[in-house]
Amino acid sequence: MKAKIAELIAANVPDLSVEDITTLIEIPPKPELGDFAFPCFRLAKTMRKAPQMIAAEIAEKIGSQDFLSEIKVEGAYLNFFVNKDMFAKGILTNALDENYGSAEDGKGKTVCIDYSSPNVAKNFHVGHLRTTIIGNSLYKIFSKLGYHVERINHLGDWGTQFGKLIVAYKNWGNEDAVKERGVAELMELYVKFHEEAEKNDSLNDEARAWFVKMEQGDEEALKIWQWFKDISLQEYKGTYALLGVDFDHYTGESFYRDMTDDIVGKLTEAGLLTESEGARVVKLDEYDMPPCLVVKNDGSSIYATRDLAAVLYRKKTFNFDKCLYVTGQEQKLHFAQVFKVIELLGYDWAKDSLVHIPYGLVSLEGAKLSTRNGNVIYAEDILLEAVAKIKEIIEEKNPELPDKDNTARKIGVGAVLFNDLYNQRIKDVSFKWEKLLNFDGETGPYVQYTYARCASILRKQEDFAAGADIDYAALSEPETIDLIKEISRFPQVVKDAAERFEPSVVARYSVALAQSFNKFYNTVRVSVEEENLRKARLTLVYITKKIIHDSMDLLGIECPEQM
RNA sequence: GUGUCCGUAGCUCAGCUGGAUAGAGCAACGGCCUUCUAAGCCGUGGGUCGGGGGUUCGAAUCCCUUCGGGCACACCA
Repeated sequence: MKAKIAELIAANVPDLSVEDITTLIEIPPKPELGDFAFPCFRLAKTMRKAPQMIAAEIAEKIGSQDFLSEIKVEGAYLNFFVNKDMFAKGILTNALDENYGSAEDGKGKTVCIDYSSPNVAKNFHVGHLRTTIIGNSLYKIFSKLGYHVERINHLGDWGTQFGKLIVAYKNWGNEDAVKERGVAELMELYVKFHEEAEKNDSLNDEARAWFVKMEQGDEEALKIWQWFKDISLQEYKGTYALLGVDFDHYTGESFYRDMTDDIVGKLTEAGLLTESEGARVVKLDEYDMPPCLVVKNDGSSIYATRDLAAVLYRKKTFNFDKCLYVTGQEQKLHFAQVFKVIELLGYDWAKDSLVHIPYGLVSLEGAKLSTRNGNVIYAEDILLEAVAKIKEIIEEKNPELPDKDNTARKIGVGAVLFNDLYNQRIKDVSFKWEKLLNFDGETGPYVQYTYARCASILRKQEDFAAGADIDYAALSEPETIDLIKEISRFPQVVKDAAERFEPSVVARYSVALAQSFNKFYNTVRVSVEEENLRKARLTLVYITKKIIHDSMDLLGIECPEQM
């Protein structure tokens, strides 16, 4: 429909191509303004005429068209009213397609997404939740657009922190406590280390020495390290299962430990390394960045070394078109440095295929999250708390609901995910129980509730089969047209979300769609006597349900059929 | 100090590749369940888009400046 209008305008406007016009045409914000609008501002510039004049002229030239019921000039806009049946038919037949919203954009292309990546031996807290959820959603979005996605969990399982942990374990730990309490015990040992190291700085040297041993393949050190890692991973996998998140590769930092020599060799060969205070760095003054440290003064590697190695490994193994890094914004400089170094090694693809996807800091009731002073909330606790609260609400509102536990899980977990994905990634988040446990308005449960409503209507119409001949002309109320407009936006929404690496675009859309549907639901009755009308409205409900499902799925959220 | 991000209704935020009267939700108040799920819908109040300049026919949106806040700035990740 949009294309048809674009052609029509292009035929009467010599200065713009059909493609140009297609991008300019928009769906007006309010139903009374028309079904499609063409703003004449850009033309005004090239033609040096008032936009209102141009709009009037085009309207005059176009005249009457069978598929347009009216062309209206409003200010500098040309508003098109499409024949209602054609409008509905055009959009809804598209939307009935199984693959509505999918695209070929990414066909034959591979995207690597590096997300979640918790630090082994540390608890999985609210902060880690963000990268996990955002990364998972990006995976879904890119997959929908036809990309092949490699999901990589770049575990923080290598580095000096393990030296610290080994020292702490040897001094104050015991096997049984670790076995029994898992990560919580490791965490306490880590905290204990920092307390003691403040009094006795030599502990830090000891820790660094242990890490050097690890890098040199010391058996005892590696045995303890592997044990700690196994314990942590087991715990993380429980949280992932609850979240419905999965990975193709658990290749943490340790995976690249044998590749760091190679990267150092390459850098040396390229003449990029400079000696500085006993360490070796790549100077980046030219690019207004501080130097990137690659080899520490004790000869061991650092996270940048392993990230550099990982980039080359991934390029070689997956031949990605894009490699995304979902981490906190505080690591912005680090990734800028790493990407620049790769570029300086002569890999031109680094420039537009390596992308850091930062997100804002999570704080707790205004204070910074800190494992050291106990100002943390663990991811699993949040999820379970939300599920428990939902369970209460179900008992109160719908005690007869079948499969309550499973439904409560979908809604509770969904509420947490949705809450995290609803705002732009980059915004800092102040975690508040009160807000998280409110399920009215712009929330996951609201969208899910709308889905359940759709499901309920369809359940009561057993004879209905989507896709049959529909009398689209029957769909005419403003609320109905509004809903159809909202449905038509979905494919573009998915593309925008991918282009901006921004799941919130999809989350916002799902709420807008649900709002449109609820308005429709409250003004228009679906199960009416008249066959044609009922079928047409049921089709609309069917499509709405499907798109709500698909958009929630892009966020990694399940929709229960009843709630 | 340097860099970077953020600042829109009481609160949380959309809108930011310049365009129609700046929109939602929460909170407050008032309505709507003998017909498809009230976790819903409708209505009311609430705004110098942090301040000041500039570019433009047109600025919340772009540029400069200033204020407030977050984060980063090499041997942690």
